[in-house]
Amino acid sequence: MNTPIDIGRMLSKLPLFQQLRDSEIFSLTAGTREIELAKGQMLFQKGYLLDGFYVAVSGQIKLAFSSAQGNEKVVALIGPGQSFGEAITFLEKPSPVFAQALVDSRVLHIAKQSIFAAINGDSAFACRMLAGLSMRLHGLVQDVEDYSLRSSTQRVIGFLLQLVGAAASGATECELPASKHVIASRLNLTPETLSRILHNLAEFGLIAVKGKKITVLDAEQLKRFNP
Amino acid sequence: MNTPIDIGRMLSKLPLFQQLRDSEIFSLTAGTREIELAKGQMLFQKGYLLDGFYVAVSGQIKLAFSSAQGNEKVVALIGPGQSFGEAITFLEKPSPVFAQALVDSRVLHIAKQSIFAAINGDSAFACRMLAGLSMRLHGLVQDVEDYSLRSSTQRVIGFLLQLVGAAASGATECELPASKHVIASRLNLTPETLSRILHNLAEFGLIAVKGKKITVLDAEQLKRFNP
DNA sequence: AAGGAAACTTGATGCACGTCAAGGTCGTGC
DNA sequence: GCACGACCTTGACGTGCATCAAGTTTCCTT
Repeated sequence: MNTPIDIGRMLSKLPLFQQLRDSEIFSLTAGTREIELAKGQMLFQKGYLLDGFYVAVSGQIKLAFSSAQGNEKVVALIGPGQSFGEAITFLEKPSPVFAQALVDSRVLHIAKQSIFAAINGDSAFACRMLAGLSMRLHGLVQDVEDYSLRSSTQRVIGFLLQLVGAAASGATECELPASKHVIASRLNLTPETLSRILHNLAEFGLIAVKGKKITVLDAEQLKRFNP
Repeated sequence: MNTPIDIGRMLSKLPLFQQLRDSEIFSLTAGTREIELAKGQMLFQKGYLLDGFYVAVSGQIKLAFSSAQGNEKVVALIGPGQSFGEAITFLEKPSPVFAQALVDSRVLHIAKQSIFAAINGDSAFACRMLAGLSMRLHGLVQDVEDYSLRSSTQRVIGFLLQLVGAAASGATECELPASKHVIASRLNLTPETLSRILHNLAEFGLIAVKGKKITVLDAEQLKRFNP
């Protein structure tokens, strides 16, 4: 069984809470509960109202929406240490996305009122929340830019480069953080198209694909690659 | 010439600042300056660092980015009372978009330090900033959803319905808030396509177009219209 | 190890939307 | 009033990516 002490320790490791005093962490702990999710399990549906936000501890969560025709679009992939749901918590509006565990996962739920208390007690915490939301916004604007004025190949390349980090121009191996189906959706394309693009890039000698392992052979050239 | 008193009055009318005390408004005023923009004038370029954010007082500002190939994409249209640039102010990152006046406009620039002071003095203000950013995020998620799983016709319909508001099913006239070129870009399509779609909807008897004036003849049927 | 279901690949085909090019319409200045 | 330019419309055409339909591989189950 997990004790409140565990939760306190986990909270204090999160970027968002790292600089809080022990007493503040303690009061946050009171409003926090741990949730275990099995692979494929829904955390919340589209349209739900949240009374607090979440932080992933382990596993992987996908945020997505699905259209009337049943096809779904992945908006974000959440890994350990990342939070989600802040915006709708503050807005008190129904969530535009649903959250589902891609693998067995553990998340923390932090009650809205605990957050408000922390904001009241510590304006630096408020600033950190603001910075967190700003980063999220920044990322979404980036997504919109990608979707609207880059080709599918360019989006895949951007994704790969981000995956290997700002590494040097040598060969770098990395592993896809999820199934190709999920990655494709995140990049706003079909699995078929992603498959073809990867095949293509491999043909040009820019990358090597072996299952989920992808080796970027020449980052510089990949950056410059223009279909 | 505009005196500080004018600025104070304008600030206190903005949603973001409405509940601040007079003394707080006064200290914000000190960090605020007014900027006049001629039609077509740039407020800031893509890549700029902002030392504060903006609030439109009159006129209309477009936020957009442009690709290497020169075509540009409108992310948001800012009208009087709306603020923009908060996120990059908090993040201290280069702006992913540029801001340009579509008509002669006046905006206020509120210095970062004044905002931080206000957050420190009033946690309710911090919450309002958080809510503001959350709303922005919500809107962007909505945009991403529209772009990725709705057809161009559906996007235009959504735009028109939003324009006439949640009005009853009768005929409602409204005016496009900008040139069709700008609207098209905001909806992520070319002017040609927008033109064709409007023509199409008119042919089906759902709307009537006369220059910038558009009359939604049957909102209910328009909602249900499926190409 | 064998079987089966996911996940992935590959090819053939289609269509929504962009692109290019040629008018048309409106407003604005001389 | 006329002429010029900005904005918009209309048509013909091209294409990037989705869709549909088989395979093939991977991996999980028993």
